[in-house]
Amino acid sequence: MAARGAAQNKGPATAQAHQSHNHRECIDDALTRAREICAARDVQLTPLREKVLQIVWRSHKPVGAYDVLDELARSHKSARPPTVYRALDFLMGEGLIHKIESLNAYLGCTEAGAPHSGQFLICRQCGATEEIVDPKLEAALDQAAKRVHFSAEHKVVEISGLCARCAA
Amino acid sequence: MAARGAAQNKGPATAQAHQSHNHRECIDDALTRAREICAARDVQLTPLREKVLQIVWRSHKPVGAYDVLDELARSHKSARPPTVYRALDFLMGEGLIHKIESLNAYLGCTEAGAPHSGQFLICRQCGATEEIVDPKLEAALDQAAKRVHFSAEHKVVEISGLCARCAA
DNA sequence: ACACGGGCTGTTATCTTGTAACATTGCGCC
DNA sequence: GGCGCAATGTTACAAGATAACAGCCCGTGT
Repeated sequence: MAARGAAQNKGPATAQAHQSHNHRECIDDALTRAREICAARDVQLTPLREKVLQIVWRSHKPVGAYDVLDELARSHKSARPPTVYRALDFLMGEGLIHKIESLNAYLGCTEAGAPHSGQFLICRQCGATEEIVDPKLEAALDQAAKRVHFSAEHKVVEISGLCARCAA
Repeated sequence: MAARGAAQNKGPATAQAHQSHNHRECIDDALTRAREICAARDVQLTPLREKVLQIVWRSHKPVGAYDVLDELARSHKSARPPTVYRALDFLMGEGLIHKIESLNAYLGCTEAGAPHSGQFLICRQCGATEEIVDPKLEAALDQAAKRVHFSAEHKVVEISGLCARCAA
């Protein structure tokens, strides 16, 4: 794995995941949405938690907890691992971010609000990771579990390979 | 997580995963199959690697690398983390075991021989983990990737919840 | 016989990821 | 004012994984 503080993958830190886009808008939208959701649920999106959410949203690449920590520490000297993990746990609990299990890293959720497990396409080249919502895939997962009378609670679906840009 | 050396989940160490079965046969079958596969590919299933495979197969529960190490060390005093990880890497490379990403643990492959990513049902109660092969699910995954022109290489599918026995 | 080379294992040290446990702060409420 | 709770601070450590180099064994070519 990359050294602490270094980007996990090549490409600009402002990572333009799918195609060029105004990533500032992505972040703003995500933060606005998060504030709305937390207000509606009457849970506290504290400045610390919001800052962590912002850091996770810096790119469309999953970011490691210790990378978040390094970044957070720039503005928040008392930051320690538990600081970050608590914030990440909160954000996951509210469905605002996802953990990418195969990378031990975290990614902003593009479908925040509705509780869901998430399905991901992870480019091994550029690191960009896209969350997809595919009802057929969802149905196939449910069917597979049902077939053996397994009561599904959480589903991890992470497909790694090459994104359209990198394959070209 | 459980202390090193302790079982990750309750239940007997001889873990009878799905229903009661003669687990000795499972192990024997897996080892025999592994020997055949390695012989056919002209790669070396050394005593060390075979021992690690055997340990992973002790139950139908995913086993952590350090649990493997503890067990291995009983008969192999020089065992160290690299010893275990090298063996696990070899076994994964040959498709004889899988890594369960959401648990950072390893599980014997019941479909050894054909290269595949594996799809798993993980019981959070008893820990028993079943590998399933579901062509429809496989197709749904491929479709989902194809839809956005993503070139899939490795697929992680891990569904956690309650197995039929534990749900009852 | 012997040098070489590759594959496997030994060995030490370290890095990365994640938690336990207890202390402190701030704020609403009675 | 004191209580209780949620959030954060702080110290220490557990758990998972790898880097880097050393040594061994065995087959091959000369």
